[in-house]
Amino acid sequence: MIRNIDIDLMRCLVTIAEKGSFTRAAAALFRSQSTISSQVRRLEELVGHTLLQRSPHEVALTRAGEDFLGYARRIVALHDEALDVADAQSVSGPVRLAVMDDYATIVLPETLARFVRSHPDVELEVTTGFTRDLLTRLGEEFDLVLTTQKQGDGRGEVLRSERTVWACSDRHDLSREHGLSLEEPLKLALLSAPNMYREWGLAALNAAGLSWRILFSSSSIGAVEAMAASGAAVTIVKAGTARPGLRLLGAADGLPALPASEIALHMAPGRASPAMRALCDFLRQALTQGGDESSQGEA
Amino acid sequence: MIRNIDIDLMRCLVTIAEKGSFTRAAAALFRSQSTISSQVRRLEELVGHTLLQRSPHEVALTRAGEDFLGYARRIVALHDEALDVADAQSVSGPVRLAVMDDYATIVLPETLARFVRSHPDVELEVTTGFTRDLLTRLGEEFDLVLTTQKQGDGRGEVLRSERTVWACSDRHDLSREHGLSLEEPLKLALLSAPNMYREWGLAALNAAGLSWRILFSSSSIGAVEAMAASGAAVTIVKAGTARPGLRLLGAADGLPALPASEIALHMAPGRASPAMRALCDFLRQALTQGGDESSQGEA
DNA sequence: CCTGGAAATCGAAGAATTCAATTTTGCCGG
DNA sequence: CCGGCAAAATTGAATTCTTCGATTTCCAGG
Repeated sequence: MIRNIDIDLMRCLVTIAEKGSFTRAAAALFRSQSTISSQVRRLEELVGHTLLQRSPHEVALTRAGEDFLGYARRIVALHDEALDVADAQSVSGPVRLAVMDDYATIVLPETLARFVRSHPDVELEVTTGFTRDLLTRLGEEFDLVLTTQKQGDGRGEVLRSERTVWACSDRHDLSREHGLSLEEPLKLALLSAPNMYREWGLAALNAAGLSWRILFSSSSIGAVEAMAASGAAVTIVKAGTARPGLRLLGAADGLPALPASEIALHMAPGRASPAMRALCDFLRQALTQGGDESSQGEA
Repeated sequence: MIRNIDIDLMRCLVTIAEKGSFTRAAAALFRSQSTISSQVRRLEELVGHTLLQRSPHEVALTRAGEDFLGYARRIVALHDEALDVADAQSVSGPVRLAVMDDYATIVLPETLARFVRSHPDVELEVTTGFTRDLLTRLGEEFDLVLTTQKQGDGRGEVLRSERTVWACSDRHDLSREHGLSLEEPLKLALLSAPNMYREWGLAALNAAGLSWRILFSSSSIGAVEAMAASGAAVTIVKAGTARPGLRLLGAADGLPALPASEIALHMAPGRASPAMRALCDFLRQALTQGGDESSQGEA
């Protein structure tokens, strides 16, 4: 006859292996200890092997237990993923998201594509703009706003820290071509004012007593980065969003340090729709694990 | 709360998708139709979507059903594999297998390695030899014998058909170097007499009126094939076991056709031990699907 | 308008699961 | 050598789930 080993028995084994004890697994699964005990016995009967070597002090997996646990983990993970996918399909309605330029064009496209694929009934509208504009329209035009702000700003939910760094073309020599010789001013390509990074950069240069000259100014991040990548000027980028062709500059390159940035998610006050919550979860997961650069070394 | 969707519900969906009807799925799963119906209802409640579009004439998957079915299939497959692995671990005891030379050295090593890995408590003893010796010792020295025999022999359980073909080095030109010019005799490398392929080959050449000369004779398949691969002579191989370096010759090359071979499994009469049965199943699966050459064209 | 095949529904019987309480187990400190 | 203790096993009863046969509903085709 066909044996069907229920998911809860597998999950039971997986949880015991994680927690290292029947009692703690019971707590984690909101079951009594006796239930866990009998589930293990049932599982072992069905599998036909002792899976766990019990003693009052520790629970150890047997050989067969190791093997079966591998399958159980994969099965439980697939099961949970299947339910996530099913749940995602039932979320519907509009969400209006506003994102600052660089994330909208560099980091998020793929993530947002995955989101709309897995949430077929959500109508997602994305607007691109600058942090200071976007936040004022939160709650009216936008349900969710993703911004860059100075580390420690306090507003919104911080999803990720990013180092803010100077960058130039990876094919050119900084000191020779942009003159870090104190003789010639540093040539810069920056976003048009008013812009936070522009202000940080100029302030830092002034504080360090370096001379500079703005060679290129644009409201398009793409244009600014392309200019820097061409080797004509130095710019400022988030470490995590730098495109190929740009070399990130560290302290060794002689440029002043810049304040750290953080990526924050701002929700419209009031009741969040399921679609909003789903998008929040999605962004949180994508950005939180993605690449927190705050604790890493130079590139 | 954690939803655990039992394997039997998933298997139910998988079976319905296969059979295309609740009633047929019920029969396949040894359940009543009402049970299937309520399982589907429960599954749909847990998943939160209608999965099947029912009508008295056909059952169709919804979008959500398609998606979930993909997971269900994978989960059920993993589940069944896990049980297979667990079952394999409990098979124990000795098995004595005898295999003809070429399969023992070319086809089976990997298969047998997988077998012992998945059946850690089986003691497998493999003997290599020639078909005619091995069969006489079946039941005494051997529990299982794998042989090559002429197609249609009738003994044993046929696992696979193999074309029997002439072969020479893939870097040499047959007609020039081994003289298929009717002037010079065909140079041969064959297994030592008595050997079935040797007899087939010489008989076929004689029948075709071709002259031949045995250049090399050995009881080692490896030595014979190496000799052929070196370009010094032509030999006879099973199409499925030819090593790289050998070119299989077809009718176009001017050599006479050889009888087809079949690979057959012979079991010692009497009660088969679980270990024997496990090995039989394993060989059957490995060889049956492997590469039946009987219906394919020239190589 | 009936009919047939297929799914849904219903109610009852039975099986399986859960839990709290209790017992057993093996180790540790005194 | 002997409690004590923490953890797993067992027990038994209550509850919940599952299954099944019987019956009903549904729809397409004759």
